[in-house]
Amino acid sequence: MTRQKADLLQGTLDMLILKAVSLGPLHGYGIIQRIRQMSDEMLQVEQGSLYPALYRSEQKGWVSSKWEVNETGRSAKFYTLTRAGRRQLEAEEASWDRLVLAVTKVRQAT
Amino acid sequence: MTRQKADLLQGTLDMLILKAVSLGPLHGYGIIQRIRQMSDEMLQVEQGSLYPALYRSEQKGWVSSKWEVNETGRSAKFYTLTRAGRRQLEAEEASWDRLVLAVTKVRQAT
DNA sequence: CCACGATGCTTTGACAAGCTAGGCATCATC
DNA sequence: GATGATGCCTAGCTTGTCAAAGCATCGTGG
Repeated sequence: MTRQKADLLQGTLDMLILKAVSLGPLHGYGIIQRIRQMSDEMLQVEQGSLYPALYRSEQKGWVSSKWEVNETGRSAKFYTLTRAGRRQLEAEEASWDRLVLAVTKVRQAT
Repeated sequence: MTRQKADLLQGTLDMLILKAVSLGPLHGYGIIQRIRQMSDEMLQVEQGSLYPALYRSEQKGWVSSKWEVNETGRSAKFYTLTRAGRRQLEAEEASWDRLVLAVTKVRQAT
């Protein structure tokens, strides 16, 4: 079955998460919404993708988490970008740019 | 172990292969070289990635293959883009463009 | 002549990462 | 009190790429 949906490409999710968190501490559910909004509804991250990715990011020291209370009074686990996370974000953005450039070159070739 | 290399993003290889073959029939080994050249040495497809991908592409009817002799007199399996393959290439390029646009939006968000 | 690198195809196994699909809890609203 | 939104988590599947190996042919340099 050929896939129709605009799935994420493997490897882009971490960058999106780090970018979302770079705008300020946020909890998982909010990260999904923020990415959706930032992308004009073009990107829909699934919970089953996000939470494992957040866990990995925390293991790698790119984000830190703390249980806090959001503006509506509910408990949620807020993630904050660390210094290493910011470096990682920059590295992933540079890597992304290189790939986009390379693919562009291939597509322009005659 | 964190990976350092600029690996391909999963999902881009098919597009690159179809694009390479769209410039004229070519055998596997040549596809690798053509992609490398077209990308200014930025993309290096591994044989262990290419041949399975070619097999899948043929199964899906995007390319057809025929054993022929190349310009140096050696036998090689030449792949040709089919009509369905050309449609697939266009679809993958459109999908790629959407993703790049979406990621750009996310990155521009403040 | 023969070792080696380049050309050329194939397969195996590992692994990463995203997805589906579920489960659970709280809260507001109808 | 049912339902949907918010919020977190996990298990298992699938896909695709990679590393590593094997095999064969050919040309070239020593």
